[in-house]
Amino acid sequence: MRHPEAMNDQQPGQDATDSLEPAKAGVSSRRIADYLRTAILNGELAPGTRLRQEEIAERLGSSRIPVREALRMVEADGLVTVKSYSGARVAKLDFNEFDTAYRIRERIDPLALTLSLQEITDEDVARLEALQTEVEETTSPDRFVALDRQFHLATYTGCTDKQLLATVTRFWNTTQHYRRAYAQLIDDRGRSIITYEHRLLIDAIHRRDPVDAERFLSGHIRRTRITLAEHPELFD
Amino acid sequence: MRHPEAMNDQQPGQDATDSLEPAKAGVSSRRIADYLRTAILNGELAPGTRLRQEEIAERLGSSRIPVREALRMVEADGLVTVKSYSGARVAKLDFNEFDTAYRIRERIDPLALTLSLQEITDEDVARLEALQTEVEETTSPDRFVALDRQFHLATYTGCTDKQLLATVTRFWNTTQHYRRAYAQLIDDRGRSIITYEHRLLIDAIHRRDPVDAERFLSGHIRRTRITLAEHPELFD
DNA sequence: CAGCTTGCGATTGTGTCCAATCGTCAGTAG
DNA sequence: CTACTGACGATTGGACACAATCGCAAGCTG
Repeated sequence: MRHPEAMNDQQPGQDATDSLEPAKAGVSSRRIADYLRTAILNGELAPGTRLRQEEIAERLGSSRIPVREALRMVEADGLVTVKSYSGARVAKLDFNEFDTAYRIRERIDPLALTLSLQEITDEDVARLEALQTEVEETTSPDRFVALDRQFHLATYTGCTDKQLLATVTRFWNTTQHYRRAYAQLIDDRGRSIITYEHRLLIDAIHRRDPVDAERFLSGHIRRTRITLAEHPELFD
Repeated sequence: MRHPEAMNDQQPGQDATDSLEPAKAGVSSRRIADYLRTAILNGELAPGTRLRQEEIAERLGSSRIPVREALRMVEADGLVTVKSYSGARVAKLDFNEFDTAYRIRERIDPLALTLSLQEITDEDVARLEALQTEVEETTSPDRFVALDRQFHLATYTGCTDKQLLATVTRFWNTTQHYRRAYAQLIDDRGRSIITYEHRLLIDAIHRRDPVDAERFLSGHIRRTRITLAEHPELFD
């Protein structure tokens, strides 16, 4: 399997070693951008948190210049918003933005999956099943979120298009906060629905059936959106 | 009508005054990014062109720092690629990337249109018809490309979601080069097909019919992709 | 002559200093 | 007491100087 852990928009050249820590090598601005992305996705930096350039620079042992470039990159990812002379803050999606992000995912994730089916190997499918077993067994909400994410991104292993993967990942990222919050309050019934849908999805992938795969996936994402929308307390 | 000319990812606050020139106000890095985007989309900077920081800085009367931030932003737009210690170049899409970009557009442009229909006014529709008349009347390929782009983006006037518009615009941008090249060799038959499809689209928008609007639009984009793919000479 | 090595020039990456701008909080007038 | 105003501090934006890295070409070696 290729890159199940492509959480960040890694540039070609460096592998996403399986760690949750940002890469240690390469140019500062990219390392800093990775650090920020990881911290935001992990929830260490909550939405709305102010990001002061000097503080980040000091913490990572560099000067403000690479930090500023990193902030521009992460801004383009939609994870922070930068206002002139006012500073950067961790981005916060309101309900409408959340809703639209999910509707976008309902359309492009299935495309990535269809393209992935053309290249996916039996080993990839076996890895998917193993991941899904882990998803089902874990009891930790944080670990569930991470594994669920790994599982879905792993279904796109066979998709080779950088732009599409970057776009798919982008909307996974901007909505990550809400999945994390939801995982804290999901019940057994919700878990079993997810399990059922994932198993259907794996089966369609195993059969290399793009129609079923797309149908199951878009339905899965749609139901997730609807379920999340039923919890208004997640949106301030 | 709101922002028919939203070619670049304008940040909130500054209006996209109808000019083709980048904005003159605001922070340097954004102005420079706008300049680069506009120059690339106009074809003044051909794919593969090397972008040296100092040259850009000198031309725009600033130092390299804001240029570097601008390059990071435009890199995130997919319009340039930056390699460490090696420099930035205007991005070039190969055939597969072109194909995928269009398939993405076939899925998300209709979504933007459907969301737009909920807010679009009769004045907006009238503006669309006027634009389409201009499209039909022009004989200049360059002007045709610009007007066709304006027309389509104008159909998304009612879509208020920034992320979606930014994503839609992104793929318009990365594929702009091929539309420009194709416009040079399009024939009357091609033009009349486009006219017909645009008129159908306007009618569906006028009726606020999301099903027809999406069907016509995705078909229009799909046929454009297929037509472009029939000209391998466009891809090196 | 081919292939490798090395050194130089060009270009990018980073650190430091100064200028521009924004938010806030006193202070004052109404 | 409220609303406005102005000045100050904090923070970001920009310019310059220097270090790090890469690509290429000249030169050496077999």
